[in-house]
Amino acid sequence: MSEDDRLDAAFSALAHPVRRAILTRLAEGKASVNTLAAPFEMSLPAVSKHIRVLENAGLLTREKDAQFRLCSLETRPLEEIVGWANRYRPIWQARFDAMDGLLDDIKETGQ
Amino acid sequence: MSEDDRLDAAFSALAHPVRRAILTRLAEGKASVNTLAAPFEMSLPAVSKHIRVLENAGLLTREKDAQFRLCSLETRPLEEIVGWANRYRPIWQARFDAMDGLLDDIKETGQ
DNA sequence: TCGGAAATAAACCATTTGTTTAATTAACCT
DNA sequence: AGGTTAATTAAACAAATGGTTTATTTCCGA
Repeated sequence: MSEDDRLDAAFSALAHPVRRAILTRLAEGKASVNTLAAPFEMSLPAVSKHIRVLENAGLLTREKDAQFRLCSLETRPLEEIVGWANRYRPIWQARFDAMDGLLDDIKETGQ
Repeated sequence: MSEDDRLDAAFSALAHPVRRAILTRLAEGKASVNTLAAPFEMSLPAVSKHIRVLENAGLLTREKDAQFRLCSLETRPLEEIVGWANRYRPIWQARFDAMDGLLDDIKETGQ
């Protein structure tokens, strides 16, 4: 799978509040599907599908433990996204610097 | 619009290779819709729609210049995404550190 | 003022996404 | 073995997405 494909998968997996909330929960540690589903008003199959989407994007792995499927957070795709976004950092930094310069001007001229 | 809504919009706008390519092009500077559309095999209206999606996500602004609409990159949503993803940095950092420790062990014990 | 280029709007179609309910598989526990 | 719990699969469906073609608007330039 190309980087482009991985970014597609990661970005679209993250483009849903329920899926982001699942990742937030997983930041605290492994959890079963039912545990992950509990906070939501959705049906279990719906959550199960969201989990599948996260898994396909590499943001989550599943481990079988008796009747449970323990889910773990995988951060690699997040690193990849940050890496991608950071290519634009010079631009937003430039803007910030410009604003900074403006503030300096205001200080110097007293308006 | 809540942070969650903004993240929804930004992540799903970025979940398409054509839209990411448009942003890449805009990193070089302002461009008209036709200029942005040129590299793609799609119809112009299709590209126009992608631009609209980016605009709605706040990743792009349009400025009227005679018969042209000049598009500019806006980085604020990218900063917000990086900010969001960095909440997970302790986790991937921990992993990295663990691996690093492992490498140290290998060095020390000579295997 | 007319012809042409830039861009959007409108109408439409195919595919994907997000959800539900119902059925199924698999493992535990007594 | 039988019953319960965990989870996935299947089937159905509405809404959103990504694309097309055609029509319309708006502005420049000869």
